[in-house]
Amino acid sequence: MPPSSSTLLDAFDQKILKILQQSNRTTSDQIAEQVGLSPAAIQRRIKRMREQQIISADVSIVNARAIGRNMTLIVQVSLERERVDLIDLFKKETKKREEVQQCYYVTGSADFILVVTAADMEEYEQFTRDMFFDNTNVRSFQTHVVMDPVKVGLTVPVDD
Amino acid sequence: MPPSSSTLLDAFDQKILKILQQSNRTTSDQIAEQVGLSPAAIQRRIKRMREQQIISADVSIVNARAIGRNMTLIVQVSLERERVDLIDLFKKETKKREEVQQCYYVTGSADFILVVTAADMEEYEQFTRDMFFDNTNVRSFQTHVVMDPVKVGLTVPVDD
DNA sequence: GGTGAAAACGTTACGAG
DNA sequence: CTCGTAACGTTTTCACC
Repeated sequence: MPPSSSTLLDAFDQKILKILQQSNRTTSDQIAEQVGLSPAAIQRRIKRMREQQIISADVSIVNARAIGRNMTLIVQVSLERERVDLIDLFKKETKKREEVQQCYYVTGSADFILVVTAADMEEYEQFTRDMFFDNTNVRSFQTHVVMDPVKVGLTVPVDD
Repeated sequence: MPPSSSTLLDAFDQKILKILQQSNRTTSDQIAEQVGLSPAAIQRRIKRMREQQIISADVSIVNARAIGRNMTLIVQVSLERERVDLIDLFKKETKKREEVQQCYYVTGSADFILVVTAADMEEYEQFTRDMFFDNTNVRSFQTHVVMDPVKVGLTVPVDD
């Protein structure tokens, strides 16, 4: 480890984070008991980590079925030309579409990998028409239908 | 609660959910103002939705870099044989590994799609050795290195 | 669903190590 | 500089309308 990369997080912080990643409604009292600090100290640390964007968000996770999104699909997209402006355009479009839960720009055989939710196949097909077929810069795309979301990463997305 | 229960969300619930998906630390006062209900009514609705698992979790999102996970990789895995017991075994292993942020069992050209985080390439290679090379049931895997996590779905993962 | 009081929680000031 | 204690302000919870 480089000498300058100071450890921003001591053992206490790491324990706190691990708890908050599972449930951010855990009270400082409960956390305090588990990590061995006073509730006030816990709160101070959490506040600091939120300000430093170590904790980048605090969110409720909603069951997709409850809001009529029964399907999850994973799509690999290859662009026709890898031009920066076209890549940026594609990124922008994915950000706008509510169906796109996640979008990654990647190296390898594909250019983008998307996690998409839809109420049903018809809705997904409409989405593919809008996003892929009507987009001359999309060379090809390949869909994987999710049968079982074995593990859903509540823990550590990347962000900056 | 039985799985057949078709729960209905009215316009108020939907507005509340949308706010909570962005920040579950929004106070009932603020939500009340935005949706046009009293704070107590907001709280009652939130409580109900948590009990019904419409809200399945409340979590802090932690910046991966802050905890020394600089890389995100997306991996497609194909198994040698699609036997239920071997599939279940693979699911179990992914659940155990902290590197695996997300795991989906899918139809299509691959069997599983994983979102993996690692501190560096070396750590990822160790992971591939443990999970794939040493696993006789893994036929092949293909890695995509994430260059830009364009959009990270804080909103609507699937869950049961 | 609204109101208001009580309880729980987060926040801050202060003294101590 | 960060802890713990304790007072304070805010938010949630709950009985009642």
